[in-house]
Formats: sequence, C-alpha cells, structure tokens
Amino acid sequence: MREPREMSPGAFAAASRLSAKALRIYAESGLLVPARTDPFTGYRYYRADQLERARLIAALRRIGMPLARVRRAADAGRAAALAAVAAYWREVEADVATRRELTALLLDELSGKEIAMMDVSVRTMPDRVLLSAKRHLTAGELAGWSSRQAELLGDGSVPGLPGIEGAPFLVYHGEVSQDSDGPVEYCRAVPADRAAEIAARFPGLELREDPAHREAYVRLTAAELGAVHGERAFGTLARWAAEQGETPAGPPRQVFFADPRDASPDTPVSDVVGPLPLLP
Amino acid sequence: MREPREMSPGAFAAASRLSAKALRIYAESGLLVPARTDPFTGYRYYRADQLERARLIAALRRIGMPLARVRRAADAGRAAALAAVAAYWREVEADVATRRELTALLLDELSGKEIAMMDVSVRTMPDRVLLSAKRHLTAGELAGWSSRQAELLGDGSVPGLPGIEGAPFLVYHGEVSQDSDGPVEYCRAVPADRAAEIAARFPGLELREDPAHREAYVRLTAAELGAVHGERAFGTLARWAAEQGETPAGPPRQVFFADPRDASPDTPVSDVVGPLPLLP
DNA sequence: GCTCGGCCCGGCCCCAGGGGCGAGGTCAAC
DNA sequence: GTTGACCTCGCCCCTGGGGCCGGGCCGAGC
Repeated sequence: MREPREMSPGAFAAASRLSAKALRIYAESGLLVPARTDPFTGYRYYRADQLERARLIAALRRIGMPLARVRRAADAGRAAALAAVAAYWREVEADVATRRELTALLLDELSGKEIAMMDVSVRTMPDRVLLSAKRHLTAGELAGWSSRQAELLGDGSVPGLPGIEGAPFLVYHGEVSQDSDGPVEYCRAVPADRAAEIAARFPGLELREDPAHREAYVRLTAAELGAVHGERAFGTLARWAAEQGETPAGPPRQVFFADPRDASPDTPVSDVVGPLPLLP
Repeated sequence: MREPREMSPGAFAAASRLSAKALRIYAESGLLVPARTDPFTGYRYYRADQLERARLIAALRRIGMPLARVRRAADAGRAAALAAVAAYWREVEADVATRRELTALLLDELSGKEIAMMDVSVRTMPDRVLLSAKRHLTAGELAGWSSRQAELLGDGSVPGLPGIEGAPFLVYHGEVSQDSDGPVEYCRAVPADRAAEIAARFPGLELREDPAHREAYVRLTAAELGAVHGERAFGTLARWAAEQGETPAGPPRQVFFADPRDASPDTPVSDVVGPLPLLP
C-alpha cells in the first residue's frame, strides 16, 4: 500500500494546474522532482506537500517567466522569489514599452505619415588603436555593462585621445534587443605609442586596430537615447546609405561623447554611426 | 559582370537590418525571395528594390510579430498591413494586461497578503446528453467562438433543460491562454429522448453523454469574468479539493447561465466548476 | 485470481526563429 | 596566383512543451 498522500502524475497535474507533460519535463530537469520514482517501472509519485512548489511554478510560468528564472525563483526563499518576480515584470514592461513605441512608429509610417528624416552628417576618422571588450548582452544588460566598462577605463589613469576620436563607443556586431544578444563590443581609443603598456594593465581587454574610415552619423540628445530614436537613427543611416550609393564598411556603432546622466534632455550626447570606406 | 544594383547577402543584411541567417531562412521559406539565385553556386543576390519589403519584415519582427503573420502582412497591401499591425498589437496589449494582473496577484500572495478565498459550493448533476464541439483555441479566440456556438444552439429551435442543468458550458481539456490553445469544448445539454433528432440538424456537433456527478463550483459576477478572477477561481477549486481530500473527476469547466453583456457588473453570470465523483 | 480499461513510460518528431560551427566553394583584390 | 573575406550547405543547439506511438503498469470489477 502506498502512502495515501502520494499522488499519480495525472492527479498531481490536475491539482497543480500543470500539464502532465510539463511535470515530466520538470522532473527530468530537476525543477520539480517527484517524491518517489519507482526504480523498476519509472513511475513517478508526487506528494501533496509538493503542491505548493508546483503551484508557484505554474504561476510563474503563467506570467511567462522562463524556466531558468523559475528555477532560481522557486529555489530561493519567499522574499527572493518576490524580488525575482518584480524584477522579471519590470523587464517585461520595459520590453513592451519599447515595442509599443516601435509599433506606433511603424503605424505612422504605414499610414503614410511623414516621418521626419533625421540629419545625417559625415566625418573622417583616423587610424586608431582600440582597447576593446566584446560580450553577448541583451538590451537590459547593456547599459549597466557599458557604464562599468566606462568606469574601468575612464578613471583618468588611462590616457585617451582628444575630441570625438577619443570618445568611447559601442560596436553592434549583432542586434541588441530583449531576445537578441549582440554580440556587442565596447571600444576606447588609446595613444598608439602607449597601447601595449596600457593593455598590459587590463588583461580582460583586447587591443585591436580600427582602420581609418569615413563615417555617417546621426546625433542624438539625452532625451533621444531610448530604443525608438535609436531605431530611427539606424533606419535613417541605412536608407541614407542606400540613397547615396554608399556601401557600409562594418557594423553600426554608437559613440558616447557626453554622460547622459549629467546632461539636460536636449544636450547632444551620442552619435549613431554607420562606418563607410575611405574615398579612393 | 553583375548588375550594379545586385547586392550580396551580407550587404543586403546590413542595409535591411536583418541578419544573414534570417535572410537565409526567409529565402528558404519564400518570405523574401532573392532576385536571383545562381543555379550552380547557390549564391543568392538581392536587388536594392527589395529593401523596402525587407525593412518592413524587419520592423514587424522587431515588434515581435510571428513569421506567419509577417508573411500575411507583407503580402497584403499597405492598408491591410496597417490593420494587421494594429490587430497584432491589440493582442499583445491584451496578453500583457492579463499577465500584469496575474503578476500583481502573485506578488500579493508572495508578500503574504491575505488573498480572500472565494466561496466554494457543491451540487449534484444528473446524467445528461450533450451536444458538443471541441476546438483548439487561444484565449483571444475563445469569446468569439463560444458566443457563435451559443447563437447556433440558443435560437429557441433547440429545446434545452431547465435551470443550471440546461446552461451551456465550456470544458477546458487543456489550458487556454495566449500561447496555449486548449483544447476547449463547448457543451449544451439536450433532452435525451430528442437527442438524435436534434443532433441530425447539426452535423458539425457531436453527441455524448455526461455521467451524473457532483461538482464543486465558484460563482463569478459579470465584473469577475476576466482572466484573473478565473485564475483565482481555478486555484481556489484546486486548493479546496486538496484540503477536502476530494479527487477531481475530469477537467475543469465553466458554466454560463446568464449573458454577461446584459448583466450589471455584480450580477452572477458564470460558475467555474471542478467535477467530482458521485459519493459512494 | 483474472481481465480490462485507463494511466503512464520512454522515445521520437514537430513548432518558431534563429545561433553557431565546420567543411568546403567563390569572388575579388593585391 | 594567392589570399582572405564571403558564401554555401548541413547539422546540432536553445525554449517549452504538444502530440503520437508502442508497449508496460495499476487498480477495479467480476
């Protein structure tokens, strides 16, 4: 005779509002291990006191939390789970807010509204030596990571270059959004004659050369740093290049020449950049 | 020499802001067919005039629209695409609104707030003959489909049973939400002695027997018909069954005994039902 | 004690929407 | 002519399961 509190997968599924298949997958992955598994038949048996965890998992899945985070939230205490849910939901809302703005922009375009074209300028950049770090990051992680990189390299002990040539920039090797993670590269130019010495102090960073090139750019103010204006800037650059018959010479970049946190909303802080080949 | 306006996949990817891999998949699936494919090398070549479609596809993907809908939107005219985007976004907002409420409920539970338990009652239902239709539906489609079924069977030409026994109900064989599609079954009891005659008039519907059983239920008002109160009702029933030591005798149901559109917000209109076996 | 129907097992293929890697073919510039 | 970047195809990987199949297991009725 089994313990009366043991439940079959079907009964446990009904009581927890998880599907039998989901229970199987959670059992295999270790997320929700049955109280007993018959070693001969492979049958799984759950206990009623596992229902609380199962219901929490079901609730987390129902709000869309990925299994990896569900696992962390369910393994942590109640307070940590609360924080994890709140953090997850903030991310969802941020993601939806971005997509909502992009949708509004797309609806405007499709309805034939005139979308103000952003101003495109072109400049020529010299050959430079860069200290760089490349990572796979989603949109939510990008801001934190790049400001950490900026602090690491921007404390004054690292000599830079003057003007726009010395401003740190990101290279978007792949799209960065909530479900697409780059890769993205943080770069800062250093004086060529001191490059090796400086690089030796930052073992995590790589040294590489950035060849001389022209670049088209769109300047953004602090208020325009959100995803939508970034999107519009990238789109503007691509369209501009096609109209001019220009061929892009590398993945798009974004140069940050002022700290947006210190800037008033209409102060220019960043250029969205499309690299172009040097004129022959 | 190629046409100068032909572009390699890499160049087209950069200009359209789609990844090379995405272009490949779209080419294979027919969503965005390259202007020319070299029959010997397999190399794909795009033309600049395909950029507009590519950019539309990229914009639709960026707001999260699934490829199947992207295809329909991109193949339709501009006005239809506009409508498709608007419709898609309405669905996204509805989905997020539901999850937002579920998240708020979960945060309340995790923070130890007392969640008012809903009242559970039990009744006994007789053996009945049902006219039923089963479909795979997501949350957004459910309301429309069930009201169409109600119109089909509720026009007075189909005799019913009196009282709660005659009220139409849904059987949730699987979870119904944004990305989970049941299946769900619409049922209406008919007099057993006229069942065959009635069923013959509705070739799309099936006739089946619903055995006598007890059922636990939670009554909802018109104002409580949203997803959150439904969730709470299902959760309450599951918890109640576990506490009472009751074993569910089938998938959950929802009985609709009044039209929510005619009802004031605090009028009871629906029971969320958990079937139970007859007492021995 | 026996049998039958309903659960349940593991395994396999499927979906979107690609990412990433490896082996090898192509193209254009030097 | 060579090199190196770009491109091909093919395969396996991810998430979060759904669905089906062939075949074992369990408990209830007889």
